[in-house]
Amino acid sequence: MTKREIAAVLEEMAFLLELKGENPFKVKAYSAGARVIESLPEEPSVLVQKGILRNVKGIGEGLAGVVTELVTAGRSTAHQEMKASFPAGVMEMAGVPGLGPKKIKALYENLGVGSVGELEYACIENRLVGLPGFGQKTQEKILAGIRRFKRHQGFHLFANVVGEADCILEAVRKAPGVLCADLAGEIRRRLEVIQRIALVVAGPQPQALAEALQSIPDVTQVERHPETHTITARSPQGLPVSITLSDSAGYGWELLSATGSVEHVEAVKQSLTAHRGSQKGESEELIYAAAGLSYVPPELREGHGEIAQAAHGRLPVLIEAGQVQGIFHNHTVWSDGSATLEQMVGAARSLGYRYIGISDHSQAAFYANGLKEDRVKAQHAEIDIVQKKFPDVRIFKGIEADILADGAMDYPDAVLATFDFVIASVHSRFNLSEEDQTNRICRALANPYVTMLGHATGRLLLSRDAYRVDMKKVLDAAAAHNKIVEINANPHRLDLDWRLCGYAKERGVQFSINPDAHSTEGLADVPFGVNVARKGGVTAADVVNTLPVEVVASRLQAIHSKALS
DNA sequence: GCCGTTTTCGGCCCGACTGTTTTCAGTCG
Repeated sequence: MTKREIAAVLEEMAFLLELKGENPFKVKAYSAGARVIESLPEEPSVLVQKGILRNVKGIGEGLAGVVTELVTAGRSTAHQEMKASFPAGVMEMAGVPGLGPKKIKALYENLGVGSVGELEYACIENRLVGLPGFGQKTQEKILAGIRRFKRHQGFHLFANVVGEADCILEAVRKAPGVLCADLAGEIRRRLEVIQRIALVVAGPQPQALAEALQSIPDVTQVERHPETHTITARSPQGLPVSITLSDSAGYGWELLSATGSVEHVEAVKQSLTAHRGSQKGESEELIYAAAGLSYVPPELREGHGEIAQAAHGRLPVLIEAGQVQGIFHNHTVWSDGSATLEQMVGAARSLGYRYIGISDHSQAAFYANGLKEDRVKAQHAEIDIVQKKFPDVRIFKGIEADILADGAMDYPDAVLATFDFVIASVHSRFNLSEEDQTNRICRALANPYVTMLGHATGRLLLSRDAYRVDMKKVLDAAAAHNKIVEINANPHRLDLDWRLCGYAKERGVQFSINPDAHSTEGLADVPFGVNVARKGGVTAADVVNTLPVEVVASRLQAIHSKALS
């Protein structure tokens, strides 16, 4: 079992213990243990083998026992027993926003509600209002939460799915008789949330392909559909998989068609008709050429005006992950990161980056151990020391400063002036009115010390909606004050949304693709941000962290001295 | 359940917000 899987089990155990009404500190110990395991530099199996699991802070006798059993047996008896004492549906209830363990416990014990479906029914029958601690508003809030839960059901984060999709592709390519095979659909278009895995393959006998799929661990329900030339299955995480069988001559169209989007494919069809072009073609390149279009990268195939651009040869040359030279927005153990400054800088260097911006949380972010003024100074001293050890990676001194409710920044100017760059982010008061929230952020952008805007809308994909904000006004303000807007590369955020990149670009806003890393592993999220940028039609010239270190340094210096003048 | 320049018991961790209250509990970040 990987550390991520083990952490998930411990988190589930913490939840089940809380449902049982266990000692809250025991619950905390399990939940803290989950975080500790997840941020380990090594796989727990290695520590178990060496017999040093107990040396890890936060892992005592009890947790070490559970983790050891998970590593050696792949399951934990304590976990299984806990799970068996509740209906299977209680875990999914935890996914409903506004529902925590206490409320779920009350619902289960008093109303016998043990699944989201039963809960919805109980709300509709008005049965929650009578419960102690519940009322009309709570019932309405839960019902709204259920609707959102259902809307998100069946959707998966791109980052959580791309691995198993690649595994399936690899297995398919190894099947006897395969000439070519590619991922298609939403994954190939690099959408931020994914519902299904689609592939196109040419060459193999259906039977051979079905056998190849069946050989992948945890792939289930492999079925052949001769009438549609497809094979369907369920991925290890339960996503529907659909594989289209094509002949070589028709491969280009099948791939284009299975990649979508529906709007894009329809527009290509119309272009083909207009140019009397054929849908036959071994490659997509041939099809686009026959339609009088330049080749459209899959990320752009969303029916957002890319056909008109392709018809006039005006498609943007999209940024590539390899063009990113350095990375801003990284956290360390100084606030809520799990790696030291030195570890983060070392990891950035081994990823080939030439510079790294360190931006821990500011003092208002107490929950994240934000830096008070004296700790800002102390961190700067440490940066100077670490910089000497890594002469080939430039470290920029930064901060992710909270935008306070009124739009003021979380430090006095004298402190802000000590940073090379300042990321302004909203971390609290999410439910201001749209007008207040917009004004708040615009005011922060007008602050001369602010360099860039962090995760502009605050959304967490599939779990928290963006706050109410007029993003066009925000982007106008960013343009007016010449501020950089972050494309947050964390797979849960991907914020700025790619749908807004075009508007920002038109106004001359520059982007920074930032990992928002809280660990050395988090640095590897940058490519997810590059996906967003590409979907938004962003070129390398639009992104400040494609600049060489000297240029980006003078860019930051320019913003800084403007503030001082 | 975990931890200890407080060493084997007695602490663990904050604030805003919301809805439910007659003084507070649950959720979220």
